[in-house]
Amino acid sequence: MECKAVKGTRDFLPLQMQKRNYIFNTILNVYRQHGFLQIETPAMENLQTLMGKYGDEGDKLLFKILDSGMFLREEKIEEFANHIKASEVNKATKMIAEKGLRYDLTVPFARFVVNHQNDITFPFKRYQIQPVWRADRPQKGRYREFYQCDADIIGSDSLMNEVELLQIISEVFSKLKLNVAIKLNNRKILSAIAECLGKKDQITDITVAIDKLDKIGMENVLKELQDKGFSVEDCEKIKPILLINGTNKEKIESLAKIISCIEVGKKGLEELEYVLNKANNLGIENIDFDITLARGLNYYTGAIVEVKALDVEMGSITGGGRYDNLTGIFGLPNMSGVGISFGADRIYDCLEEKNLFPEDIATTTQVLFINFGEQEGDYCLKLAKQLRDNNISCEVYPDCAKLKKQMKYANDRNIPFVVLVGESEFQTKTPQIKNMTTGEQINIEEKDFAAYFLQ
RNA sequence: GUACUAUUAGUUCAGUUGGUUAGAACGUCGGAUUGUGGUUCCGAAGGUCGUCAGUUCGAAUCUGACAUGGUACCCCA
Repeated sequence: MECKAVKGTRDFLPLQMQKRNYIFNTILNVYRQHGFLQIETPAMENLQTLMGKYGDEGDKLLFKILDSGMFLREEKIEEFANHIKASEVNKATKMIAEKGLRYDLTVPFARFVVNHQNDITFPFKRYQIQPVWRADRPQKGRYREFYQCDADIIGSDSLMNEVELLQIISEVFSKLKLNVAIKLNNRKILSAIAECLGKKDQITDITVAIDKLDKIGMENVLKELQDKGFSVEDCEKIKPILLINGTNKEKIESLAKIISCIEVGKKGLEELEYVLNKANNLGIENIDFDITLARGLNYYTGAIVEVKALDVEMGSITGGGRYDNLTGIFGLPNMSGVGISFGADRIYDCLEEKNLFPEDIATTTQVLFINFGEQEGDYCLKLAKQLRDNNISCEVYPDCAKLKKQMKYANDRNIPFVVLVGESEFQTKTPQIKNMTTGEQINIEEKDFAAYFLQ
């Protein structure tokens, strides 16, 4: 029988879970320190909720859930077949699937806010750590099931929120000891550039193309724009914008000369400058204004941010931005929000590559009691309770197995201390403690037992 | 959707122009050592060589199709 995990999904061994929880705990502790509240939403949403929020390509990457029961009535079979023949996959799937697995946590959150608007207090700061699913071809740093760790502030258009999220990003990666570059841009600036060219409605084409500047170079970006119907003159106008470099301040000044004549451009630059200044005042230095940062999600309207690990071949490990009207689609207009999302699985891969997990990550149980028989075992159970009452995790080996086997168990489990209570220790009530790292062994009075582990 | 690459023991891999009974390391289990793990020594178990078809006296090895994994493009972020 074929039995393995679905393509692009993975099992996690206990050691991997320790490492994953280290990441999750680091992130959620920072979130909590900033006053964010946890929520969860279901793995599946109505397709109606998900479709059309991530662009055409995004719709293709949605996992759809086949309706239960007799999902295709006889009289509908021909209609269904016709859609298939015409390659109208969307129309065909609509007939047999009404649910899908969530693609990210932001869109379900928007639905959540609309549904529960009377139960939450705005500005609402929520965090959410849950898996999402994308029917992508897996490759390095790309999975079909992966965890996002989102934090959003909705119901406030203050730029202080952007600053706080940058602070969170900075705190998390400093705690994880991962060197990163934070890239910042603003959708309003990109809109202004499009408007400058008189191509307001082609902003997506522009952003998709210039986003690739790093990867494919200036020549190919311009070529791609021309393929999309931009003229040589348009390209000549874009070129100097893409060539702008220097410090953040210099870049803002250079760009201001070109786009501040456009209202939205001026606004975008002001926002960007404000956020950069406030972040710098908080000691966050590693933020770069990156004109080519676009991010594909269509719902962003203001700040956009992306984080990449330095010296690791890996796509973005954190992303986010401001969306002014995401809840509007679900019937609650004028609700601005801004959020970020840490990609836990990619962060895991970076930490693994850089060897940045703490050394004691494999240690879970602190103390193992060796089992020498029934009466010694009973005595160990009492000692174990004493340790647990002192918040020390420990376990008693369940069988009176060979000592070698029990010791090996402690060793394999990375348990730092072993307690041996054989016949003589039992008689004298002086448990023997062995330090598995140094090999040292000492006998200790029962009354001093728990205290030994508390130093 | 396109391309490249791989698939042999639990894992990582070797396997000569196609030629007898397919090997190693690590891991597992047992023993040396019935109160001491991690080191050492000895031993054992473990494989339908991804599947199907073809070429051949003979296929892990050559050919084809399919399946699965990985990588890159597209795309996503």
